[in-house]
Amino acid sequence: MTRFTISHAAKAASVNIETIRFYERKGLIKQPPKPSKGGAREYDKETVFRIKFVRQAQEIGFSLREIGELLSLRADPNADCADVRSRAIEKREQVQAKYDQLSHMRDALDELIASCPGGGDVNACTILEAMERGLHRLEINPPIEEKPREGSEMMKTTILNIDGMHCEGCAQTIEALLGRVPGVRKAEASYEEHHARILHDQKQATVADLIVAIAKGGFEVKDTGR
Amino acid sequence: MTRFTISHAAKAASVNIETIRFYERKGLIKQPPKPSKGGAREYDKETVFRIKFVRQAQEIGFSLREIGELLSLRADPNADCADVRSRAIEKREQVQAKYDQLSHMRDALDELIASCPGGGDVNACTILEAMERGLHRLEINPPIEEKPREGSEMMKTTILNIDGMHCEGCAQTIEALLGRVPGVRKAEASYEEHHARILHDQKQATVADLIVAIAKGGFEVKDTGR
DNA sequence: ATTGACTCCGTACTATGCTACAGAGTGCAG
DNA sequence: CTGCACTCTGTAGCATAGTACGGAGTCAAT
Repeated sequence: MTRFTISHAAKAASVNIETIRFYERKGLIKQPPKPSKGGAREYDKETVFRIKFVRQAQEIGFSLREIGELLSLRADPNADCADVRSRAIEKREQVQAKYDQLSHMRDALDELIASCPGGGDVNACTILEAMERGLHRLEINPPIEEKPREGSEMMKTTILNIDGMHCEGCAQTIEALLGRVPGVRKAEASYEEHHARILHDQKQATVADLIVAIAKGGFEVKDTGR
Repeated sequence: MTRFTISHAAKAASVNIETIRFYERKGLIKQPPKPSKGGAREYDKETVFRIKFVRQAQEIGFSLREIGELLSLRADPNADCADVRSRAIEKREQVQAKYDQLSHMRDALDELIASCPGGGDVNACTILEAMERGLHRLEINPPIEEKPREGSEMMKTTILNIDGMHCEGCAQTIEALLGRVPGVRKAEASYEEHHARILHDQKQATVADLIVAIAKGGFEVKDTGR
C-alpha cells in the first residue's frame, strides 16, 4: 500500500497542506497516528481518495457538513441498516434535485448558444429567458400528469409482498418511505411476514406510486398480496 | 406587470430582505429606481425570477461571481457574438462536468442503498468504495476508446464549409473552438467565405472531432469543401 | 396626531472554508 | 555538526455569502 507524507498527499489530491489539516480538524478525514518508529505521519491512498471526494462533492454544491454525512454512510451489517438506508435515500434525492437543475440549466445554455444572434429555436437572448421558456415548455407538456387533487377520497388498504428486507430496521425504512408518499394515511411493514399493509387514497397514491417508493429504497415488490 | 415591495419580493423568492439588498450591492440584480411619486421601490417579477435563479445556481455549486457571469450572457445582435458564445460554451462545459460528477455520485448512492446489508451488486459498504468501483468499471469499459497518442504524425489540411456565422466574431469563436481540439495545429475561419481551414494531425484529431467541436458552438458544417 | 408596519441606508457581526505564519522539532545529506 | 527541507501545533487572517441592527423616514389606518 502506497504511503505518502502530508506534502505528497496534498500534491496527489491537488490541495494545500493546510487544507488537509483543516479537514482533519473538521473530522472529514482521520489524522493518521504518528508511526512508532518516529518521524512524519503516513497518509495512505484511501485518504487521498477521500480528500478528492470532498473536493468533487464541493464542486457540485455540497457543504462540508453534508459531505461528512455522505462519508459517514456505511452499509455494513453492523450499522443500523434502516438509518443508513434512509439517509442514503435522502442524499440520493438531493443529488437528483441538483441533477434536474443542472440539466435544465444546460438546456438553457444550449438554447442561448444556438440563439447568437438569431439562429436559435425561440431566440432567447438571456439565460433567464431560456430558463423561463424551459419552464414554460414543462408547463405545456408536463412530463407526468398531475394527480387529481380534488374530488372524493377513495381509501383502500393494499398489501404488498416485498423482497429484500434483512432486519426489522428495513421494515421501518419501508414504513418511512411509504409515509412520505402523498395520499398514504397509514403504512405498516413487517420483517417476519415480508410484506407491507398500506391504507391510502387511490386517487392520490396509486399502487404504482407505492411500488415506486419502495423500489427507491432498493427493495423489490414481489406481488400485491393475494 | 406585477409589482412587489421589497418584502413581497423577498417572500416570493424565499429569501431574506437583506439578501436582496446584498445582491443589489453585488450587482447581481439592479436596484429599481424610487418611483417619482415617492414611496417604496417597486420590484417586478423578472427580478424575483432573477433572485430565484441565483439561489438555484448556488444550489448546484456556482459562486456569486460565476452566477454574475451566467446572468451577463446576452445573445442579442448588439453584443459581441463571439465573446458571448465562447463564454456560454465555457459555462456549458462547467455544467456538463458537474452533471457527470452528480451522475456518478447518484450511481454510487444507488449501489450503497442496494448493498444494505448484503443485497448489492458488488456489495460496496461506503460511498467511497461505490465511487471507486464506478471509476474502475469506467476503466474496464471506457465509454470512448483512447485516441492513439503515440506513432507518427499525419498532418493534413481540411476545409469545412460552415453555416451559421453571422459576424467576424463568430469566425473567431470557431477558431477558438477548433484550437482547443487536441491535435489541431492551426485553424483559420473566414466569415466572408463561410468556411474554416484546419491543419491537424489525423491520428489525434479526426474530421469528425472537428465537426463535433464546431457543432458545440451551435454552428453547422455543411460539407468538407471539395 | 399617533401608532404600527413598513422602507432605506450604513455599518457591524457571523459562519464557512480555507490559507498563512510563527516557533519548535526531526531526519538526512554533505 | 550544520544546514535544509520538511513536519507539527497553534493561532491568526482572509474571502465569500449572508444576517442583524440602529436610526431615520414614509405611509395608512385608527
